[in-house]
Amino acid sequence: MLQIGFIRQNAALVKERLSVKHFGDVLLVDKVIALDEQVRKLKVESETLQAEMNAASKAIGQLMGKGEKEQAELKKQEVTQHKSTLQQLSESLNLAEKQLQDAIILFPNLPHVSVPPGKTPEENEIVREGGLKPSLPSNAVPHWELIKKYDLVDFETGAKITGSGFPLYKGKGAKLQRALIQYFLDYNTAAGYTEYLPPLMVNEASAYGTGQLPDKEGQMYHAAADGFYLIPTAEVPVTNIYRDEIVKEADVPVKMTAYTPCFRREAGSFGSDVRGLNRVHQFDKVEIIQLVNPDKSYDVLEEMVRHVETLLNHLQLPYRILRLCGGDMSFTSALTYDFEVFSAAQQKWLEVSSVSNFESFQTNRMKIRYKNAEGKTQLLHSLNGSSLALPRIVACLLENNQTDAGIKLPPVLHAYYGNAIIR
RNA sequence: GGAGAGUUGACAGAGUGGUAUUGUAACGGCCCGCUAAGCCGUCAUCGUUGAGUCGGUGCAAAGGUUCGAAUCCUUUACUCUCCGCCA
Repeated sequence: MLQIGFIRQNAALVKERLSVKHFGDVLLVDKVIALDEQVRKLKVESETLQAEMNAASKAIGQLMGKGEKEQAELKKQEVTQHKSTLQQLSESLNLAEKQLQDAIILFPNLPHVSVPPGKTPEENEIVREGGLKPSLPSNAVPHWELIKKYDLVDFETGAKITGSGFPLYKGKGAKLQRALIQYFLDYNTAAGYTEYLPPLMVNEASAYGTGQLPDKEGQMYHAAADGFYLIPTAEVPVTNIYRDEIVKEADVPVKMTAYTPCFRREAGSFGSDVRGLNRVHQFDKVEIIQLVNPDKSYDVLEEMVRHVETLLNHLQLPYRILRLCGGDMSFTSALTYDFEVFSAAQQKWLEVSSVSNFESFQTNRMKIRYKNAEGKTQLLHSLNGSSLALPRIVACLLENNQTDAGIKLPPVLHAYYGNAIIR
């Protein structure tokens, strides 16, 4: 959520930045400023009246104490009269505040100055590429065939148990998942992230805090009887650990990592995008999250990008890093880097990580603050990134490393998987 | 699922109808050869003012009673203890 004080003082800038994100309703800025003015005006009126009433009430107490009952009765009547005026005033105030709140919530986060102005995924900026694209033998096949060949995942039975998009990992496939999760967590904790294993369902306040509500409601599975949402990413429960907290400055930066399954309805997806492991409703992901001093958040973003990049290098996968354009960024982000790995058999780039700086957009909703050097409470900045999402990593590992003898795993995974090759 | 106790500022912890006491930590200042101690101020949040001005709100949340509610009443959430059920 944008901060009203900032909007008030930087109306022109806010409009200009919103246009980079292709936010249609620029006039909403003016509307919000007008509503804010109205709210503050009504506040002054109602507070002045309340001050009078408080003073009168206090006087009543004193008069009663002195035994001057008649005087006290007069004062009582005075207060009673004010009361109905106040009632009306506070009704208009509440209405105006609600309208203001409802309007502010519609604003996406403002994009950082380095965000390219484009609208579609094609206009994302390629920052750099790394790793080597393999030259596959002529009989190379996509991962969904390799999965069958080595009996790693049973999509049909997963569909029987639940529905399509709920993979049933099996035997070597299940062990590979566990190996990757363990490796990613070890790699993250070695870099100073504290490991968490959070609840997989969250309440409404948490979903609102990270911005899934109200913007992405349709993307989450909802357990209506209890009002809980299945998490679409570990970002939601983990960032909310610090909701409504004032963090000690000594504890900043807060660095957290968590493995969780992620649940996404992915309504509207179809075609080759959803083949095999390309897009599923339940998948495993290891996430990194940081809460940092506002002055440092862009340095930390670069640090997190390098962290993920190193991981991909260790996995020996060809990758590229994209800086997302305004139109392709998420509602809550100020700057996002996407990581894609090259799936050699599909000849396709697949997104495996998204690293974002949310600045104070999430922390303002969650009231995650710290006391700065002057002893003043201030919002922290929040960042997160996948490190890493498993299914597409698995797809690429299988496809890019296929040989007649089996799937050759990168050395970092040998000990975790317990073998150098999947046969 | 049942019963009881509880929820007060960053933390600790008083306050049973008259407008949130005190301590600790933190921050700023004074003092000081240095350190410690001590002293003064700030220390939930919002509005307002030329201003360190003035005021509002705030005691888990929402509603109610009252001139006045942390305090009384109702509902809800959460925590703890015991019982029940259970991996």
